[in-house]
Amino acid sequence: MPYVNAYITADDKKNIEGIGKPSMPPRRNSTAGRSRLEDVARHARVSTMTVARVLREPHKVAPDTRERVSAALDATGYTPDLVARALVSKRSGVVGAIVPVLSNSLIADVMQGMSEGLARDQRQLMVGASGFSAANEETLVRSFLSRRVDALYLTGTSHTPATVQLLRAAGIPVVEGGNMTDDPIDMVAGVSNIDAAASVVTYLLKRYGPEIAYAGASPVDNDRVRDRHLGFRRAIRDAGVRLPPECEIQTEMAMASGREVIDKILALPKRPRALFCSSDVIAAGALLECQRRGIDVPGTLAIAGYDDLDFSRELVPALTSVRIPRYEIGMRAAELIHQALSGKRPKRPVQALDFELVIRDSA
Amino acid sequence: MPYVNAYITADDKKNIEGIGKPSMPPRRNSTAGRSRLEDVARHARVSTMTVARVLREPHKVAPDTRERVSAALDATGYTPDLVARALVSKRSGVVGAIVPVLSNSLIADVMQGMSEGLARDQRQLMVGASGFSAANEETLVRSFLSRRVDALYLTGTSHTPATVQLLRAAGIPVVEGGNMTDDPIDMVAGVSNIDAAASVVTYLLKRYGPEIAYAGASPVDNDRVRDRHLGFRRAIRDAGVRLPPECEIQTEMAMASGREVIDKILALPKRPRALFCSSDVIAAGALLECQRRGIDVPGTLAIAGYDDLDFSRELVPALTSVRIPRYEIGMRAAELIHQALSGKRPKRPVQALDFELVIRDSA
DNA sequence: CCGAATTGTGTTATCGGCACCTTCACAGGA
DNA sequence: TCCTGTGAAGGTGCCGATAACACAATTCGG
Repeated sequence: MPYVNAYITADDKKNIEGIGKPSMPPRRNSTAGRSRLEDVARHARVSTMTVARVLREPHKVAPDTRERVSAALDATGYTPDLVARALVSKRSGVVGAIVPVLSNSLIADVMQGMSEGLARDQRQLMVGASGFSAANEETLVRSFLSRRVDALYLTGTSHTPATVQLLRAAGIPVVEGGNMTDDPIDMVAGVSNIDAAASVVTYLLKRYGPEIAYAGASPVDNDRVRDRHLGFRRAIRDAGVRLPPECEIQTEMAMASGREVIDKILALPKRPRALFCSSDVIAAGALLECQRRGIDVPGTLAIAGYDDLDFSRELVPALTSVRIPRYEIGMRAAELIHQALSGKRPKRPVQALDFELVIRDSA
Repeated sequence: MPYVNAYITADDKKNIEGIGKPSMPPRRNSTAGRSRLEDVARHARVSTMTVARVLREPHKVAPDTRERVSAALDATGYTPDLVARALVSKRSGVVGAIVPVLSNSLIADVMQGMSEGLARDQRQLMVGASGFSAANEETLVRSFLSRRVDALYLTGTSHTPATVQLLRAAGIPVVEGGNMTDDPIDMVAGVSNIDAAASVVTYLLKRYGPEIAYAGASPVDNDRVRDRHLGFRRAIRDAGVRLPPECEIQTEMAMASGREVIDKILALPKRPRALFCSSDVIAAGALLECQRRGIDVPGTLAIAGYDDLDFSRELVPALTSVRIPRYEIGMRAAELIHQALSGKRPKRPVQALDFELVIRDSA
């Protein structure tokens, strides 16, 4: 043994510390066949550090050693333990995303984009569903922070004060997605729901006149829907139109709401010429209900939605809507996170993506 | 100092080991404001163990001490480090789910169910998108195993041999979801796509006769679609019908495929009376294309889909389909995982859920 | 041909919790 | 008075990996 260490060796220490202690069981081996760095090291007759280097910075290891270690890695079927790595390196490689529900086409597309964006840098996506509750969101934020996610994605821009405080204190990159705000927690990727909604409504007003109605889901803890409603109102106001409150219908975010919406519209004293819905889901429901009742769209009632879902262009008549770059929002969020974690604070941490008014046959 | 330890103390050890070593910097403090158990302990003037006890078994701590520790916990804003906990306890509390894509209504619903099911036991869901590639799936399995997930959910029942071997060796609970198989890796929650498809097709044959066609997405690395196709063929065979291969159309899984499908059907020498599609998405596309072309459904062509998506019942005519308990598949998967992780191997690790033939106006 | 720089590898101390064990104070029985 | 049991709190080592450093061997400049 040519190498002699001047310091006290591990064995010596064991003896010193082991005074009066019962001896350790030699090996626990609870996890079936899962080999550790040390097993590989023993197999290749090197230290654990050398194995770790082969895995993460192979150029720093001599070719023949590297060879031997690689063989040992194969032989033992080693799987690196990213939990341990995360503990010491303070980087988990996991990004959390908190969404209202996963079973929503818009959100699912955003998650798909994010998942792909994160995968490029070997990061994984952990998701939590808050069920449109800001309180649940807060709980999830706590949980994710405990899990030491490297960054967080939040849906929307309105959160409890405690959530905001937690995130500020945590000091990790945070992306709020799907909407715009002047005062982000950290970064934003989304479109202005107010502007987008206003643009449809302005179009409707110009083409069909001031007799217009709104149907939308509940805005509670949902700033996207709230802002679409605000956009509707802004466009109305800007056009100098005054509307009675019954022209603003609150309903469920479901296709089946179409019936209810059309019922209410037919019951209005002044029959609207046009209808703007906070989502294509509701708009499609209304359109199909009109079809069932033989109401001509857009002849009798023009209908426009929001979000340009897959089926919107296929409906007869095809639905007028606003295209939101759903997938891209997720991708941008991943990119912002990547930049932030790479040390470079993104130059433009507020990414306002473009929406597109898609005029089809229904309005 | 009343307390004297018979063993060599930490300080002594430092001195022994520290011979010739430069002294440590007193504190690193890289992570902003994140307090550790030790910080809380110092604040409350107790040991870390006492703090840990207050967190996990408070009854073992004297009330006044507990009080003091609680105050310290609040004051320091302590967040438990689940990464460290995972390392020592060998339980990460994370379950991985590998899906083809997130932006698919069926899958999104399953994930929603799973997410809710897991949340009940404080577990988190980590998702990965394989993009309908078994090779990517294998990569994701490796990655998730490295992250030490407690259990895994896989979409479908066909995987690479290496994937199966990895999972068997890992010894963690695995749920394959969304389809049925006789030979699961570990557990299954789903419906038999073969039986479900066969049931629709048998119905179509009975009602509309033997002139029938099939339109489906690519079955490559997608056993659900493959099995729906097999179900179609089984029903045909069982009815003693022989069909030319042109009656089986492969297309994209998108509404826009409707045009192509209808084109091909109209070009067939013997015009089919009924069409079965591997998904409501394709069926709806076909139905709407018929509407655009003025083809009567079901008068001229009856159309049935698979999976009973939200919009299917709203279409005019409403789409005949098979209802799959999407949300429940996810929930069941979570339950199976919960049972397996609680020590009790589930009695029925193969959960064959019921499908339901939903007959509406389109067929 | 010697000291300095470079390269390759080894050693140690954590990372933040928790399991396991020990110590201490004190109460109550012998 | 001594012993022992019990409840409350503290000490130690380790989970598996890595950063930081330490040292041996080799290369290289002058």
